[in-house]
Amino acid sequence: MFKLPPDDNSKELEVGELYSVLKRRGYFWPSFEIYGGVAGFVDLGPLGSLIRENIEGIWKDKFLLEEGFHLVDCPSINPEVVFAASGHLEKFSDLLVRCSSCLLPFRADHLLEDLIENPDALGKDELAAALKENDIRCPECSSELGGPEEFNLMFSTFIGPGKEKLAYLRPETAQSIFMDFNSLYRYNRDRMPFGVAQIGKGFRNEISPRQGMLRLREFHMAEGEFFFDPDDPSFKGAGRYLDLEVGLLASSDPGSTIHTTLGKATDEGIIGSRLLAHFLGVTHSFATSIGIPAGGMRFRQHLPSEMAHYARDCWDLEVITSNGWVEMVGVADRSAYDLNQHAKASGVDLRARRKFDEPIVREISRLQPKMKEMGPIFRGDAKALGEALESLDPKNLKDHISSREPITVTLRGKEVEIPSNCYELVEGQERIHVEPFTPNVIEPSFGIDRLMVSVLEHAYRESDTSPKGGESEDGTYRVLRLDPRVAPVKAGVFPLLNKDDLPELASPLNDRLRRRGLNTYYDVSGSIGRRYARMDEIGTPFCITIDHQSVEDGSATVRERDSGEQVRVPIEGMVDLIEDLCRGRVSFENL
RNA sequence: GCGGGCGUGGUGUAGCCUGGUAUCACUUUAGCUUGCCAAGCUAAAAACUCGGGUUCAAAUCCCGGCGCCCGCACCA
Repeated sequence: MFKLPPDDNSKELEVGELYSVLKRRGYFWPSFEIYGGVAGFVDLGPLGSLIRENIEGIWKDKFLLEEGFHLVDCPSINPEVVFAASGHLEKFSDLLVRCSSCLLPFRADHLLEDLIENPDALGKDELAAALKENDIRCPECSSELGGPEEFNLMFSTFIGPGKEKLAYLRPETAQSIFMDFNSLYRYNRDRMPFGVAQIGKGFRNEISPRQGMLRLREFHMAEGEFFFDPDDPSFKGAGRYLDLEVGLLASSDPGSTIHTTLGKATDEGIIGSRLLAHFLGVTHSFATSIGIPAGGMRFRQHLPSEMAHYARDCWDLEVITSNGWVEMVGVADRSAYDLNQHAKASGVDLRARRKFDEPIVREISRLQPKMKEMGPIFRGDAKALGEALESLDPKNLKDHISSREPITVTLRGKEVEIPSNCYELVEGQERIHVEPFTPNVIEPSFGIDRLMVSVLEHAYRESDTSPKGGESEDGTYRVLRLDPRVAPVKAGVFPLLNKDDLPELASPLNDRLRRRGLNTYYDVSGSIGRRYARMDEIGTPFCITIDHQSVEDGSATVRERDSGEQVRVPIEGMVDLIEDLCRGRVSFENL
């Protein structure tokens, strides 16, 4: 259990209470509930869908508008080759062995860890043999173990009729961006560096998902892939976050949180690069703007043992929740791993070109085979012999060349003499303008559902009374202090009484607000206090009340959620005012 | 997947041992009322996790499935 912020009069959080409110008020609930439900799946209700869109909108503002990333949208179903190349087929799947008597499952490679080197790399049959050789038995009851069975965390399916074309639901959205690298590089007009973003769903067939929204089998993710030249890691906006103070848990000292600025942490080598630090800054800034308090988050560096197969370095943004510190975002240094893997598997060149300001002048000296002479002599071997000749270093053969002696090369274990009329020495200068290289990648990867519940948990307050001292029925007054940009409903619109021409004034105002794109909630039922309470509970930041004075002078009151304070303003400018309040252009206190 | 616990209106519950179709509160809806923070009155809607067995009769007893929670294991 946690309590944030530590100041106000809110009670210690009853998270169970919060989740029942969220379910009741339409944020989210278990999927397939009428059939008993399936763990690891949730439905976002009307309010949950809206808050998710709002959070993703703020994410887009951050990554597309501020950081200049390009947005793409790619399929969730990918053919098998994709994950064979990415390594997910092998690394994302565990070989399990099950005890024949107590039926407990174990990771086969873990059982062999101390006995043989790198058991992780063994195939299914090799593992079975190794288990037998070392006479491994069930660690629990010492009975015999069954043969290893594969368990892959990816959902599989088939493309088209028949069962030939095996496919998987993507466990991350990143792979599409790597496969599309050439098109995206061209789109960016062959310039480096650049970032690409994607928001979509990921799927992981977790063995046993628990903890509700924190480990789902189908989840929303927002990922960015920033491609850069490892020899020139400069980028726009460097320095934007150097002075940002953050909490860091470095893998060298996982026990203690360091509080320092991103700039200092980079200078001291705690964070590996400016670029990595920059994206920690972007991540931090995003999390803050959706309502996670700075005091409730920290960055934790992965230990070498927990690193994903593709990562060279990884920092997680962790947020304190009712489940303790939970990973929300992974900022990983994927090096050139993925592009190299896809290039190798597909045979397609996935490299960028580095342009030199000044062409590089290189002294060259090599043996150039004369194929015209070699062809008639060596026939079918001519090409291979020519290549062998080219690969030789002329420096070691100076004497042969100057005395025009034959040169001996080895082909398929046989020594072959190549006469001097079949080659010539090429010497001189070569001017190089571009050089191909495989870009490196920094990947910030966001778990949207987790962030959503964290935002809700951190926004939740319970107190004994409403802001103005009104008694609630069960002694607990519940408020979601959501940022107006995140809140699914921006304003409640209430006629104080359901008569005396008040609805006739309130309803058109409600229509005008909605036409401006502001999601409102029009409510005439119950006492005014009850209606405020309903809005507070779902996090609506403002309530507009039309009363008798409104009929007389065209004014209405606007109530702010957290303070309960009201101001009276002209109905005429109400739509602009609410819009400005929700976008943070004006603050309620200054009205 | 294993072990343990649990499963009653939207929510929280009573009833289960000792079989006779369900308690209470909140919520919701409609009307009245109500001149700014869950007020009141009247009415209404709404549940026994599923399947099988025992029995005249099952929320209740028995068996099984499913789901949830906790622990173990798993968690790129």
